Amino acid sequence: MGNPRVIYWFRTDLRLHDSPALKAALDLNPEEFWPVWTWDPRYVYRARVGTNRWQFLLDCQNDLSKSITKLNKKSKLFLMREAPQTLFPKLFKAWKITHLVFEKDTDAYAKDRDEVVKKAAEEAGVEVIIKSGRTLWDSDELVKKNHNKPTMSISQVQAAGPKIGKISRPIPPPKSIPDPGDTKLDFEPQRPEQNPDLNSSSRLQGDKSYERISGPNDDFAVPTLEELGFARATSSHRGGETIALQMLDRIIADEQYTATFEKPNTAPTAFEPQATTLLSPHLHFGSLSIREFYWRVQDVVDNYSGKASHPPASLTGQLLFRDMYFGAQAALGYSFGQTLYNSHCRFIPWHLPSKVDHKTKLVTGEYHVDSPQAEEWFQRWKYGRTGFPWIDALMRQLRQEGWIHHLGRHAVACFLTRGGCYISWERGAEVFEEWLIDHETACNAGNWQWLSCTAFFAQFFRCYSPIAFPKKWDKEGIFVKRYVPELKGLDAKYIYEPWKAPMADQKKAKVRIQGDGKEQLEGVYPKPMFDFNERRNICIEGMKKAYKVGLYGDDPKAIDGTWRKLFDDDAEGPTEGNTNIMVLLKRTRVVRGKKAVKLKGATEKGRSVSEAK
DNA sequence: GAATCTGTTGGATAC
DNA sequence: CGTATCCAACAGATT
Repeated sequence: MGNPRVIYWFRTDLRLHDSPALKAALDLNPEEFWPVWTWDPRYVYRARVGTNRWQFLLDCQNDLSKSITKLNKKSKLFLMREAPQTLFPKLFKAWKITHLVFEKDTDAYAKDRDEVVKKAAEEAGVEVIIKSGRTLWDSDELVKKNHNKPTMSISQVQAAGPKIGKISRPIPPPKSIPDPGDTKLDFEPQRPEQNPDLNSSSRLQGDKSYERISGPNDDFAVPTLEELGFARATSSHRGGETIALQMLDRIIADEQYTATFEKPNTAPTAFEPQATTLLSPHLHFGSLSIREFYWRVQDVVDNYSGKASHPPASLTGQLLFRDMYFGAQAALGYSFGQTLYNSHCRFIPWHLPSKVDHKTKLVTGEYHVDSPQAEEWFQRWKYGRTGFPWIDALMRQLRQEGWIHHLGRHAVACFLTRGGCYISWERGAEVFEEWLIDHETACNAGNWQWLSCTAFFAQFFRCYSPIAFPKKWDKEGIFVKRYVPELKGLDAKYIYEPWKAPMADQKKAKVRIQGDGKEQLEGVYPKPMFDFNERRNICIEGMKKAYKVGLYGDDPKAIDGTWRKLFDDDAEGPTEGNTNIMVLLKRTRVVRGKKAVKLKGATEKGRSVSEAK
């Protein structure tokens, strides 16, 4: 075919280095070549995207656009402010397009969207070329090699991945980029429905990004946060391929760090510098290629003279987990992001469960407030006012920086779900979705299911203490004092349990430990919202019961509500009232707020039930 | 099919 | 201060 006129559609691959799809597009020898990003109302309104993640995305787009212009000063990244489903059919005509090329995306919504675009291309006689590149292995292929089952353990990935083949070496960036064709557009843009807008609370003003398809200055420029209606970003982490490659260089230069990295041994309390690579947001936006990361690390490991670490704890092991979650999502689709209708997620009668539209089988974005107490705990967790400084510091760091260490995520996730509040993991996942700059649905949903012991992981008796766990990493409480400054003057021995500080110490530290944390008051830090050990025991009993009942999210009983009949005992309650919660509370003796001691009765009963089975 | 081992990242206690 | 052991006990992989 002569004179190809090609649109390259950038999506989750905001880079020039190692892009198999971009290479395929340029290999067509296009006569005219438009590097395009299309705004997606799903992302703008129907996904929770906080201002820090927007900033990171805009950074990536600006950097990429500059890099394209460096290769061809007539070209840039053309930002089209219309939904791809309605835009492309018009673009195909207007620009007489012959080829559309993009990187494969196995997110549930992306699959639906791309099907619509592919069909439109077919009708317009446009050839579509799709290349896999977001993960180490194509997620659909990974599932196939895993006997057509979702990848639910790392060993499955380690077995299935190599069956596909070796991870390819990165492709060098292009040396030149063809001219773009005419960019004149003579059609009216279609503006999407703006309601509901899940991000309305973080907008200072309404979103203006759909007012004109080519942007306010008619130049297809990358929008500003202002155009999107958002306030300034608060995070110090910035996006873009240039930065990502510099960060990778710095990591690789430290051979010992690169070759001996073991995730479980990295400190979640380190913040200057951080203990891990901070490359996850770059992998999400594609400002760094996963194969670039993999091979740069692997080459160091292969040449390392000392004792190198191994997957899954090593640096490359982290990438395997990402492929595992992508494989699970590719197989399970939308249901992977929720409990109900999810065949691989255990049903636990958490508080604040999601509302579900049974016609579409999808969560609606709202949830049932089955317990005012749980709702209060959820709000205090979200805004870092639980009265547990370790939890509060992490949640405040998350909100401010858009990033917390993986083990920090474990701590707050365990606390919200199976090890404290007994609140649905979906509530926590939504907060992470909004605030994390490295949020991607597969990894976020997967990690929340892991931590809540509803999939991937099941040892619910291993519970993170908000007091003991941080002590292992930061005895002085330096991390807490950074993000919870009202505790700055407090003696280290009380830093994780400030409610134990005598009045004299509180005075000396110029902080009062009082109140319920519903609002933030000057010089005041709240009392803990519950006795942790007491809650821990209640939750573990609840988990034991729920495991014994053994429902999964796609069980008719889980869907139609008849599960309640199976939960009428003394475990942490069904979502409509804790029928016999007092029985359990009586069995937990609280010794002057110091620690809870489980009495014999509880243990013996638990055992007799399991033996009876 | 049963028994045993292993699983990226727990906590408390003893030495 | 590091390491071993128990706690009470899940599920997937391996034998």
